[in-house]
Amino acid sequence: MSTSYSSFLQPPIMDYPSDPNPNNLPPHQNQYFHQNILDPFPAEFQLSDYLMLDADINGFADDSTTSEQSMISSEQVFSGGCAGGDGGATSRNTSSKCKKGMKKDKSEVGNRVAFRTKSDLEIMDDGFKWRKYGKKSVKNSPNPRNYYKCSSGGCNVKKRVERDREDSSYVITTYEGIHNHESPCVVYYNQIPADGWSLQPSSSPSQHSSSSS
DNA sequence: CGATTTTGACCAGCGC
DNA sequence: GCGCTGGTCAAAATCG
Repeated sequence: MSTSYSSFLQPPIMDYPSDPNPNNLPPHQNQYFHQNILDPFPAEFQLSDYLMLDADINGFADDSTTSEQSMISSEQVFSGGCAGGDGGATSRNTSSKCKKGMKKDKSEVGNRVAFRTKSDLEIMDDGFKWRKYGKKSVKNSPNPRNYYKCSSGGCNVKKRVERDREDSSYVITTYEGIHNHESPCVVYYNQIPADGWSLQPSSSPSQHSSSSS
């Protein structure tokens, strides 16, 4: 299950401007997210590699990229057409041509961003709510790959999470697509009362993890 | 009871 | 053409 609002993500979000995410990018693609979120990550959550796979947002990738970009950077950027057309993603009888669609439509360019993160937790809370829809063992990797979709209605952003085959202490998270809605965290930010937000420390780091199962 | 996860099956793309 | 592989579906199980 996905609890979306990890306590350790909340404080920096309060520093967001009024429109911190004009393009509805995933938080990891959002410069404000980067500027404000990275530092507060707890020790167990060490962002080590940031892999930009979309030319549109290379700008701020430079200062946050550290190394090893080559690891996934050769991946094709695709999705969009089929993923978007999939819509509800539950209608198997519609558009059968696209239902398994991500491998197709490579001509459609979408956003794809991958991260390599040192973390004990496979799920890092990025402010969006995700619903797991698949799990698959992949070749050349002892660790299964998990597939998630944004659980917001009409939003077709997907993410894949898998442990690094080389070093299982690292988690590789790949985002595909652009959210067509604001992050719930941003919504919260906009609703913050003028006198501030009374933050409470996280009682347990494991709380924000939804699916370490 | 609704939402989410699990899990096996299905399907399409790709390489040989 | 065939088999392998990765991505997705959807029913059942589980959880809150």
